Amino acid sequence: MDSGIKKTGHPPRLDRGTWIKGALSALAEEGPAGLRVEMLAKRLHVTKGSFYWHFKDRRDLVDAVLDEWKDGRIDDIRKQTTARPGEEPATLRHTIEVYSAGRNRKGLPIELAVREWARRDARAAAVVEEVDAERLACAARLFQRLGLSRDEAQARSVLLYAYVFGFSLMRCDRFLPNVAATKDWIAHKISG
Amino acid sequence: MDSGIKKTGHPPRLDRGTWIKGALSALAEEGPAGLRVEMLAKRLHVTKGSFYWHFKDRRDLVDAVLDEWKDGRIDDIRKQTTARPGEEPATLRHTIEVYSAGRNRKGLPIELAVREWARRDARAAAVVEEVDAERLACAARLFQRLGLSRDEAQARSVLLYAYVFGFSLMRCDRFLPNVAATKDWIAHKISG
DNA sequence: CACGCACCATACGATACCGTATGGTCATGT
DNA sequence: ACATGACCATACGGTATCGTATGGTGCGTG
Repeated sequence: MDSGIKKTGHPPRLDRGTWIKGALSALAEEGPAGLRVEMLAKRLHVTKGSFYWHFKDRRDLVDAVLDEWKDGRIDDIRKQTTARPGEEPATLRHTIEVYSAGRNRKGLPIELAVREWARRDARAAAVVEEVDAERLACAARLFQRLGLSRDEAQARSVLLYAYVFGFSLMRCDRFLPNVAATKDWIAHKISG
Repeated sequence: MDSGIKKTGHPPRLDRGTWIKGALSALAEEGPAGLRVEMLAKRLHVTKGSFYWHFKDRRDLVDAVLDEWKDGRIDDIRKQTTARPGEEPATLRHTIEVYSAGRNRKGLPIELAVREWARRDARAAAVVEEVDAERLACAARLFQRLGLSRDEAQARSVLLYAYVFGFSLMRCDRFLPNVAATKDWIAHKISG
């Protein structure tokens, strides 16, 4: 009863978290350019009067979005790469396919938006750097458990993620007759 | 009294090509959001009165930029992938390194900007699709000349370009002690 | 030399956005 | 009931952009 929002109330009644979630959704659909105050307010069916109550300014939201994304990614990475002994290959395959599946229909666009954003924003770049360092370290650990050298494990990890993100930027429909088979071949090439 | 720019005695006097070149430069530095009429006018030291003389509207410029980029890319691809017999490996290496070199200091940002743009613009997506089809076909031809099967040649070509573009989205500085060695390992893995 | 045209500047209205200021609404505590 | 504070709407000034309208400038040609 202390901080609970009554569901009987017709007026939306938002909080910081709701704004951040909405911002991430807009980020997925429109990229960094979608992070506009009045535009987000429309998506949430309020006005910016609400926004400037919960946030100091636009930068305040932007920083919160980056932090939220960073924490979520690092959590996911650690969960996805905790493989029981013997299951390292399957875990690597899963890591490759995570961004190809339909479940991350929002994750991949956000990922690309943040990386695009990081090319012109120092804070976004710092966040991407942290996430990449964590991802690569976790993936390299898996490769090393399979007996690979430290250098090869690192190189394969870089190739793995570069391929995953790079493939999402390409339009191979006119070129590839069998996309699934090609992806399988590549996944085997990288992880095996 | 002061009536214009007599300083050097040469009023700018632009044409469509100059505007398109300036637009590509802005695209490299600021992404698709940099394609603004008045902003481009400032870069060229004129006003938008000049722009709307050479172009019907902003879309007219945008279409011209996409066509210019498409033609330039396809020309480059064909020049880069015409290998004399026996030089296919070197040509493939060159294809991988082309976007890491300094000559393409503008090429890679434009490439990324167009692909980012293509995620929300159908015309940009169509152009990217054409360029990808041409690139992959040329690269696959090289692989096939080295004796690989059609399927493997296609798969390696996809991996090659996905890696090149994907790597440019990553920030590995905190993770890789020797970037050059890692790139070499990956290049060998893909082409050899 | 005068004229026309290519080329550009300036001024304008319209829209979208940021941030501030201020008033309104509703639930809750006393 | 009244006051308080959290939460939101509205109105405003300022800036940036698109596109149009219109006036100005220099060069070639008759």
